[in-house]
Amino acid sequence: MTKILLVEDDKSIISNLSELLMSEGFSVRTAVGQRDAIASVEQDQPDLVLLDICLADGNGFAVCSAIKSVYNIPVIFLTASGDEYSTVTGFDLGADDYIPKPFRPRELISRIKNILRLTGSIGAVIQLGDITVDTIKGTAVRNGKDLYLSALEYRLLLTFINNRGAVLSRNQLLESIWDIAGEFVNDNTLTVYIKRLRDKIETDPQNPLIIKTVRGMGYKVDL
Amino acid sequence: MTKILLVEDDKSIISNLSELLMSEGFSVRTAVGQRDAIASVEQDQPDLVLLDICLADGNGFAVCSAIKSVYNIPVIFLTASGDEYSTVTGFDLGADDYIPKPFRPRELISRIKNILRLTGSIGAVIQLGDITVDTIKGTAVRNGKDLYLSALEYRLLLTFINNRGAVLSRNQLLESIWDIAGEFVNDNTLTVYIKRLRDKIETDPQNPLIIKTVRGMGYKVDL
DNA sequence: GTTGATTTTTAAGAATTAATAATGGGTTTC
DNA sequence: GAAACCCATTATTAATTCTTAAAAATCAAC
Repeated sequence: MTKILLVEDDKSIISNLSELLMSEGFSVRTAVGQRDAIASVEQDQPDLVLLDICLADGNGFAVCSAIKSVYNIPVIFLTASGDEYSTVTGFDLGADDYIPKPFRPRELISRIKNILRLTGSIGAVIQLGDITVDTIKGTAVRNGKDLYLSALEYRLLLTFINNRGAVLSRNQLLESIWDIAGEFVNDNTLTVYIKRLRDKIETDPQNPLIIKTVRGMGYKVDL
Repeated sequence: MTKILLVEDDKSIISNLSELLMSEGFSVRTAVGQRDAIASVEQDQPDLVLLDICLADGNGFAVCSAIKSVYNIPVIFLTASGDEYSTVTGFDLGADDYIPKPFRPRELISRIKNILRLTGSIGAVIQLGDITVDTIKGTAVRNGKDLYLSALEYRLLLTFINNRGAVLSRNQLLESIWDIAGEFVNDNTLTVYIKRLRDKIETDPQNPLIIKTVRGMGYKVDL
């Protein structure tokens, strides 16, 4: 889930904007001051920062500089100071977009998604229980720790994700992953990989919660 | 020199804008209609396209789609249709920015440079661990000392930088660097270059921290 | 409970993939 | 024209993954 940090001191904007962002599937944190903002960046590692210039305890420009000097996180200014000078200053400090208030909701969302696309932060991220699969990074992660799936284990997991909820027969899985036409692999190979995958992604591999066995039919992931 | 294609049918705007862009060191080509625009893209391979929506012979949206479906060239809409619907449509078609007319010159320049930076089309100084890559000078430096990357090593590194975090398959890398259509390079050539690059940029080439191997999938830089 | 079928687990050799070292051809530079 | 450098390739070595087979465990039906 894409995390957005909203740095803003106007409470009504905070609540409106949070709602808008969450309705688009973003997870939102807020910060009202400089200190607050920087602490939140360090702690939460957001995927994008929406930043007002007028903050209670100082200037939003400083926050942008501070973030950009250390992290690679995209920053979008969202502010009432829509004059040309401020805009240019914002970009000079490394901002990725600059949107004047009052903003237009759908445009704001478009611009956020656009910047996420341009900065490559928009990994196709899929949540599976406490496992996070990122199809761009090619990783499966739990609690921030990479599970180091092998190529075939990873493809197997992706097949389950793409058919979430459906029971997949052994043959379907074999065809989908070992798709060399005509060439047959030992049927047990699949079984072995199911085990290996379970050993890596299940909290308790003996009682699998993610990959369930449907006796006589196949396997399914239903989460 | 960065080449900009200006697609616009108002002559006074063309002349003003051309002058502005050239004063900033860009080289400018112009096109007045759809046909014209697409032909120019194919022929000149500009680094960025500034695109009006209202064209003499049709719609600028179509031009954007046409460009984006084939090339990776950044497109900025620059148009009098500043309404929210058009803006969102523009972004949906893959535009990289959308600037309403009348535009403010300095802001326009900032936005152009910003998009060039985001798409990696322009020089920038990028930090990668303790390596500093300067795409203006074309150098990679550690502790003030040039690492003297060869042309191919440097291109390889740039490909990783432009896709930071993503797993790049061997084929993707081969296509991106040895892009002679149809011509194939020995697959192992890539492996050798990975090693050479690592030997130069990694502090401990045996335990690479910058370029990570993802067995069965490819390589990635995630820092 | 016993039986037969299905699934899980284990372990080890085969195969694949990547890393390293070394070679020769071609180009530029002095 | 020699030296230095870069590029592509081959051959060799190292490491991990994949596949298989066989034993153990589980389940369903009688």
